[in-house]
Amino acid sequence: MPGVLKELGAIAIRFDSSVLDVGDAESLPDDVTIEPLTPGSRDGIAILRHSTSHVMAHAVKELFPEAKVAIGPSTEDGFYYDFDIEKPFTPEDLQRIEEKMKEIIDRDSPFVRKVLPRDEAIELFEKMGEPYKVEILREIEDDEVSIYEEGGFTDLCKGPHLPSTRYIRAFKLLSIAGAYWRGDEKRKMLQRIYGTAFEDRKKLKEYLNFLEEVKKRDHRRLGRELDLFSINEEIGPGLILWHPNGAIIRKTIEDFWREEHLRDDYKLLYTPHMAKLNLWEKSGHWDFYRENMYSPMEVEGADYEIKPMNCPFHIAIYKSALRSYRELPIRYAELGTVYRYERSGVLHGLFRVRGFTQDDAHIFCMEDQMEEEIKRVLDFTLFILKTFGFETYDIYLSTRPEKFVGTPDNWERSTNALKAALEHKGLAYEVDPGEGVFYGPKIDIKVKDSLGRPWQCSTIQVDFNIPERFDISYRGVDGREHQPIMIHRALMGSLERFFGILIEHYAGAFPLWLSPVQIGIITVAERHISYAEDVLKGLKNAGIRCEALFENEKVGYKVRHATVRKVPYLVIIGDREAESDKLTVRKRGGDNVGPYVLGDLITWIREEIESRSLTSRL
RNA sequence: GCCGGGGUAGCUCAGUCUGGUAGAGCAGCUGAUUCGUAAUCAGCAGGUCAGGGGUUCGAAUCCCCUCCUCGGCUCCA
Repeated sequence: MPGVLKELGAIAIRFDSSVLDVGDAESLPDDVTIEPLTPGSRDGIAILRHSTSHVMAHAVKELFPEAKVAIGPSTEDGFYYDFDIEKPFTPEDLQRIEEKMKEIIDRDSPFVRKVLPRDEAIELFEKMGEPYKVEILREIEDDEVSIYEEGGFTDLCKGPHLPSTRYIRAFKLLSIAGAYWRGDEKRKMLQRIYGTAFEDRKKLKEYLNFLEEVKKRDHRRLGRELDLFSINEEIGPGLILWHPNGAIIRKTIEDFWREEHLRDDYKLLYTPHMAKLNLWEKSGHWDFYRENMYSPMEVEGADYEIKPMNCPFHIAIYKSALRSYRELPIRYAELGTVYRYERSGVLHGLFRVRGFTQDDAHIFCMEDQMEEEIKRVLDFTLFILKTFGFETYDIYLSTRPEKFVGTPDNWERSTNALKAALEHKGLAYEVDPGEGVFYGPKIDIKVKDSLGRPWQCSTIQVDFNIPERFDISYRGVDGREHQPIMIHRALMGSLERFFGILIEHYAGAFPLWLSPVQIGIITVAERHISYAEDVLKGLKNAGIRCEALFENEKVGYKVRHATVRKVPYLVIIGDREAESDKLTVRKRGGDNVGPYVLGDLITWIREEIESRSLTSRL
């Protein structure tokens, strides 16, 4: 049997839903069905990468015998292995390790599985001087454990593994990083080496190209190149300066957002950036969220706090009048700027900042309105996301965590409402058990960008905590006081992060409606300026954002200037245009279209802008 | 916050190992050129070498501290 499997290119097998070594096929009865796993399959590639991590650990042990091995799993797109070593690895070490790995792969040593009693394994790894393995073993409850040996390198491992090292055909070590043992910041910092492996060279090359593409799209780099935003050391880390080009995009997003919220019967609010500390004590943030809040400032003897969230303000507006069931649902929305303390090491461009604007809303409704409201929010969210070009998502439903407020009954009813809304909309979702926030269950939507990367943006959360703490109510049909359900939601999450995602999604080449400069006008020679000025005036009067490139430079220079700024359309004006009174347009990407008369061009362009089209209409 | 890499002109980077008068390209300014789809030529200007302290006759360069930044860990909109 193993011979046949080998011919099929199997590196492991699946039998009865468990994944085993190819060698295990021999011990199985003849009449069972086994599925060969190739390195190209989902499980197969994980095995390939896991085995590669073993080979890397082997190489490290040969080069640095004093290094202690910790853990080395496969990951979403590669693998890593953690080592405890005095002197951290250098990039040169990485090269040496790669060389050594190639040597080990060429040795073609088989991966050999051995099963032994746990106590014996503990003794073995103690003798080998591997304290991390011993620590893991002491926590394993099974009486027997498996180890894998390959060319003299033994590792505690469940497996399965490749038949031999020679099966590793394409791998690369990528980076070095510090990582806490067991992810616990109170424990020792180990040295982690990241790498990846693929079934063949071509796939590896593709992945490395993908990494290059990711680098090219980095919003921090494009943010500078396209003059969208900056972060200034003197002003402070994690605080964003929106330059004119970024600000016009933000304004366009905000206008769209407000317009659609009004259409969907939200009421818009504005609230202050700070409030008395007492408010935050009452809301519970001072107890539960303090580590993300800044120190209070004193104003005439009272402590004030810059806001990390908008909810208490919205509550205050809700409470500013006696509410009737007739008013519900009340939907309050605000582009609310909040400030949260983030540890210095986690800040990252627009993705992780200390001051940001949430597209926040709070919906107050009766319990029997909840499901309908959630459906409505889901529709609204997907519409907004789609407008920006996000059409695929991962949706998660997070249920009750161990520590929670409210009653289990409340939790169940609202979790069911969230679930029912998702199912009614036919949206596929995954349940994240116990991942809800302490105050209520939630739906999270992660959008997939043009490179297939997921980003957490939208969140819809039921909140049992705040209505209780602020004792909000409405008068029901029965004339008595009832507590409304409060739903907290954000669609884009934060404008800063969402902007960063958009930059990377479009690689800086925004659709026309979002582009800071929509049309660049290029003159061939000085004598064309007066005609070009007429064209500019016409386009500007039609509300189109234009840039005049009339300076005394060659056309090629000006085309390049506009192209690197990713201007969607260029109108080039020379003798031909001036004489015919028509315009040709150079599209982003280089195609020429036209000739058009100015009036038509304005019509098409406005249509493309107003429909928020993601593709060119020309 | 932690581990490691880094900070030199607006931007990208050389110079640091081996201490001895701060350099290039792009961008900017000035002039020439009047030109048809990704860079015309020439000239000029531009720096407390992140900040502070120390070693030295002398520090961008060596040492210490602080800040910022990058890759991760932990955490997260």
